[in-house]
Amino acid sequence: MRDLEPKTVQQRSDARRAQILAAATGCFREHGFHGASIAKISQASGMSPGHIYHYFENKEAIIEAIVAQDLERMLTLNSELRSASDVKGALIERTAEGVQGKLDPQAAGLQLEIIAEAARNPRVAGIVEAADRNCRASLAETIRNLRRAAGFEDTETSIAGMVEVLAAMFEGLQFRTIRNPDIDKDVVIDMFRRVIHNLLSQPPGEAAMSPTPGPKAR
Amino acid sequence: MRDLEPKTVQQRSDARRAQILAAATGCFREHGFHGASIAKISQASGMSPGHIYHYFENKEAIIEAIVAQDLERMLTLNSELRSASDVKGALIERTAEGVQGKLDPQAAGLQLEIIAEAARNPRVAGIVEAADRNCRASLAETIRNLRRAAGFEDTETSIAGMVEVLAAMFEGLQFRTIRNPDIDKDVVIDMFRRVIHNLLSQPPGEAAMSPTPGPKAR
DNA sequence: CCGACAAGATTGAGCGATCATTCTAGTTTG
DNA sequence: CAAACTAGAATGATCGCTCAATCTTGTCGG
Repeated sequence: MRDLEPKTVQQRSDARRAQILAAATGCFREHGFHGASIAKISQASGMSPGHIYHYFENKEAIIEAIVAQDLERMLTLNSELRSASDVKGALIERTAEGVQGKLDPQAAGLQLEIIAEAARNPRVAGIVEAADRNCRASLAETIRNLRRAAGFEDTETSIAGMVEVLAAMFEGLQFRTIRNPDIDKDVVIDMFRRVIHNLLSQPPGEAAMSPTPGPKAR
Repeated sequence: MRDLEPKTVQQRSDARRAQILAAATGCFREHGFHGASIAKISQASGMSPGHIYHYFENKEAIIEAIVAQDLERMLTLNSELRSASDVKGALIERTAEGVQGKLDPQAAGLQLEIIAEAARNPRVAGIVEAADRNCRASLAETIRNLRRAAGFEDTETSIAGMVEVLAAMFEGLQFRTIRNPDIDKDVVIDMFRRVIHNLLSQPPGEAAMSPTPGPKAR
């Protein structure tokens, strides 16, 4: 059928969807994906349970939409960093807000929920892995340029390793903020800056340091 | 062949409890804390649903027992490290198995589940936080001795920062192994060794590097 | 050595609540 | 007035959990 008032209808529908997603995000944060019921979500979004099924096929579709929405937000943040003029400066400077963001217990709770769900739900895992591939590629490109500008010649493997370490550090903070709510943000930011600086200024390594003198790992 | 039958009532009861916990661990890994039903757990443990309530007051008690069991295992691993003669060597050497362990998707899945539950369940949060305080204290003591032996004088704040960074790195790997199942373990181990070495050999810093005044990368 | 018996151990049907989802009937809108 | 929209009751499944009944085990009077 034709769109006689495409703007209005589309906008209304989009607004409803967003309304549901916002309410669902809160419920999922509070009770987890499986602990949050459609009844609770409908109550939080101020509409009837049946109505939610007008906009989402089922509960899993809501979960997937939230996961996709959250990861897309991450991707845009990522591309912002890439477009900075002084990339290394931006990286160091952004460390503070990156750490702050990951240490927010609310955000961390939802992230934990998403990754835990990805660990057992193949569809969610697919979404998460695709977004992560994208992020890794972007960060790898950033680091590659940075290192080349500093006169280093790295293998792709080595750059991938740096990407993983950086990612692990920041994502690990979301673990930390749950395990230790009294964490001292400032000293963590300071330590992160040093570690990141050292990591990115490190000469490309052969075998690096091996614990016991011997052949390096495969 | 037949198992040796436990003699005392206590042993039989303990065996039953362990049996339930083992089955529940598998179910929780597969479906999450809220997705795994008592019916599934009873089926996996080969006993009736009603019987489970002979050994655990309710479902949450099972969750708490698993959390406590898992964290206690971590604490013993931790104390093992402390008792090594060459602590720094042990730290670097143990990096490999530490990374390997955190990259196991099965173990990571359960960890994620536990922390996600801790983010919304105060009782579980209490268990997790207590265990983490213990771990942090142990690791801080190790690092303090290490740095003192190397002639550095650090503040307690600074040492706490190092502990948090180390913890975040390793725990972050449990995120990474879900987000990127094809992660290259060897290069990550190598990068971890360098980062840890640098972190522990770093001179104690005042303001370290500030973001805005532009010191060039040397 | 035996058979009665107390004391757990164990079962599984069943309870009310709640789950995700569907249906119907009423309202709004163009 | 027809079509889109909406609310909330209805549905059947499943949830955590209870409990009366049954089975196992070990003890002890005879």
